[in-house]
Amino acid sequence: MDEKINDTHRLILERRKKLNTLKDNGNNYSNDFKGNSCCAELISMFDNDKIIDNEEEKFIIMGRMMSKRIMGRSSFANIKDESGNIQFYVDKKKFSEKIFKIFKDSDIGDIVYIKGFLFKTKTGELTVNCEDFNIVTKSLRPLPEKFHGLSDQEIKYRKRYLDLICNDETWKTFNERFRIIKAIRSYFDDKGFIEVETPMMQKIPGGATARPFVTHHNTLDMDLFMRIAPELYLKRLIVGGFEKIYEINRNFRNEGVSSKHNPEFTMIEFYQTYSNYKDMMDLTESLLKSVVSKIKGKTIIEYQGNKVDFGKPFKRITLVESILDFTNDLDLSSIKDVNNVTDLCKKLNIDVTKKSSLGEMHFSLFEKLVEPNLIEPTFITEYPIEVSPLARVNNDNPLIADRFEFFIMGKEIANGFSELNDPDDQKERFENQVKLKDSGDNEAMYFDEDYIEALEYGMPPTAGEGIGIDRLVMILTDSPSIRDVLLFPLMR
RNA sequence: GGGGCGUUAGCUCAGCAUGGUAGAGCACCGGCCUUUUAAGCCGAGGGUCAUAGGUUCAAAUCCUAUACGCCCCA
Repeated sequence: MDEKINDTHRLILERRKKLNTLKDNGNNYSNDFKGNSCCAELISMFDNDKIIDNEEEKFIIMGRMMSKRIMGRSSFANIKDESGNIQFYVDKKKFSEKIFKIFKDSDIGDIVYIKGFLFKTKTGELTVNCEDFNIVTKSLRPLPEKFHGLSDQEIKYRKRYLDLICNDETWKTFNERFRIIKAIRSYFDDKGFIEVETPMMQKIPGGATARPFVTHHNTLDMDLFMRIAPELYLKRLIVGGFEKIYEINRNFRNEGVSSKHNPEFTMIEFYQTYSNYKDMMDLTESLLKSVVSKIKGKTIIEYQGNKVDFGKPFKRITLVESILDFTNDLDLSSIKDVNNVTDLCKKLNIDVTKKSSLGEMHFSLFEKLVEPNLIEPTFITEYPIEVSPLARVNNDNPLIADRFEFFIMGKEIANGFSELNDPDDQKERFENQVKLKDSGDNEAMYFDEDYIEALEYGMPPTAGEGIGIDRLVMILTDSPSIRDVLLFPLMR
């Protein structure tokens, strides 16, 4: 054999040899082992005198062996399952030679079967006194080192299964992610919302300003877009008679990757008839308070060293007011003056073309000056109409939309508004978007004729909202990067 | 797109400013060991130093480019 024997090879060959021995003894990836308990259940019996040291009570645990300490006659090892981790003890004298050989040959990382009764060691640790042992699935590759574990960020993202095996923190984060989503679902379910599904592949991408991914249907010979938002389909359902709906699913946006952006991300969008954007703010506040107290068991949480208080009423402030809070260069009257606002934009290196409207500049100023500083949960209202092409125009001020966005820790978490249900107005807004698209804005919206037609049949007054689940999970799990809350983030 | 940092054993990391032919701990293999828990002690093996060029008698180390990643900025 002139095959290069390096460390990896050697370690794997060693384990393959052991696998072959198992197979020779008839244990060929057996699928017949069954447990009768789990680590957490055993740990919960810590103070149960009827169980501890009772040799008649046999427990069978299946899980991954995470450590092993052999000391001649006695050995200790740890087994980990979904519920937790427990130590087990092996007394060589109590095992047959054959079973002890299997134990001795077992490697950290193997999926094992243990059977025995509970006792406490002299240090007081609850331990399974093992009377039977077997390897259920041989692990052929060595796990990352036990003490430092796996800390290489890249490998954590690329080989998430290793991260999950090695890092309890990772496990907790994802466990929490899915509990958060469940809590959101049950909030809406309890309020009588119906969960629906709408197309992920769309002929015309809509519902947001973003570049879509393009794909192709072969037999129909048709290009399709991965959706950037479900919004226009959900509102078609409102036209169709649904009154309270939500959808939790993936959206795809063809833009940069950063600690806040992944090309596919999860949003909940929900719509409620006979409501306006103010009702949506109330709903959002109630939803988040409910989710936070349910998941965290408290109202003040910490994100990257900053305290966020979900207990008190969420702040509500208009976009223009919020800008004035963060600059001394403008006041209540000068902020309405195009020249003054343009000057400040230039001073702040904000890209302004001659076509930039006052509203667009306000929006840019907001993003630059205010957004990163919105630490506490905050609703921003009164968005410029030109950056809100699907939102209803305000009754008193035709320049603003009945819309809000919601921020925590400088991150945009939600966006909601009274829905534009005037088909003629919507048509004009689409036409404006198409103009933008034609002039090179590749994030501008497409004209969706069928959607206009749907509105022409009459959509009841409705308010709707989208909440970015990933960013919310980041905040609730104290995760610095969106990648930390996606099981399999996109990696080049 | 711009800048900074990183890539060395299966894993976690030293070594690099001042170039001299590869180190530690864990893991693994052999031995000892009856309550350990980062078990311990003795011994052995394991590396194309991200990739490709360049400088040099000599490159993990200096230079250039590329790839991948992380962070910051636009």
